[in-house]
Amino acid sequence: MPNNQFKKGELYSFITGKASTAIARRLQKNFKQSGIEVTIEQWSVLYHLWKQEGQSQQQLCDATFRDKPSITRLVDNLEKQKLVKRVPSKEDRRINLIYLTKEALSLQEKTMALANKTLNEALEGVTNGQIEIAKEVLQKVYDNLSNLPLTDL
Amino acid sequence: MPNNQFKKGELYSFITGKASTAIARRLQKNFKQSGIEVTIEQWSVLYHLWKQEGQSQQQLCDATFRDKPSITRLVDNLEKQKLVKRVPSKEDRRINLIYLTKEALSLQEKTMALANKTLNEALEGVTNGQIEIAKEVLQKVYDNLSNLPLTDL
DNA sequence: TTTGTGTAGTTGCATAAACAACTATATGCC
DNA sequence: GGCATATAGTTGTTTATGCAACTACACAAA
Repeated sequence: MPNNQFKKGELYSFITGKASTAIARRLQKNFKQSGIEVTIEQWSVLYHLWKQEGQSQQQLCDATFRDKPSITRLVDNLEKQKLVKRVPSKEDRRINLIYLTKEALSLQEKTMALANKTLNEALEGVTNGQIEIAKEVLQKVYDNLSNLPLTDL
Repeated sequence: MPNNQFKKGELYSFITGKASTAIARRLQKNFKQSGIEVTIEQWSVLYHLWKQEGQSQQQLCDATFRDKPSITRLVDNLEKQKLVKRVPSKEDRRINLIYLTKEALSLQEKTMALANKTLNEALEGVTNGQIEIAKEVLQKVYDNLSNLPLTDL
């Protein structure tokens, strides 16, 4: 349906996602200024573990929209920094359950505050209604592309 | 202004940009299926060169929202693949002007068609009005974060 | 029990990003 | 001219991504 009305020059920012890059960079900078030595990617994993600890790596793949090798290495690095621990599942020996350390738990409040601050900076002057529509569009885009057999590969 | 109405659980997709990631992956896949051995990042540089050849690396930095090392290495790889050539500027010997080879010129039509196809897949079921608003939001986010002295670094 | 198939996770390789430190050239001011 | 400063580009290091190939375990069917 939305075919010829979408001009090529404007297509580009959709594909490259410069807005989300800018948010990520700002959040990273805000972390650094607060002395928090965690990358945005690592934080995005912690974010899901704060919501629910003890998830498998596969669950983290689904939650963070990453493939298995990416999660393996993010968990590697988080383990090096003593922020998470791999605990083998007793029911299924293939599975690692990922648990947070005290250090990681203590990061939650501060980093979530910084994330909210960053988002507020980013969304200044944008109305609730616009945000809702933007979210719907992004979700629809994601769904459109995920339903085809791409992510199965 | 948009402060407490933005729920944390929804914040996440904004920051991680999974929609734009999905578009990029789909476009990459469409390239590959057509036998085009160019990464999305390389393509995004070519895209700006098709619009105007002979840009400096710094201009490509600004156009593609990347830092200088990133462009140096993307141009390195594009040169290896014989898609672009560095030509030292005669007026300012610090500057490399980047020109396209015949191979790169011949890629334009096919890859732009694939990019449009990919976008149409992504935006199926999204109305023009929604797209306009989403673009405005993303542009506003980008502007909000770029106006502060971050990209200067 | 064996065999096949699917799932969870890891490793290797290539590409790319962010950041810092560096070289070379240009430019403006004394 | 000579010096300070800014700009264009490169290189090194760390982290992350995508893809392919691999190991280990689970489960079901013969």
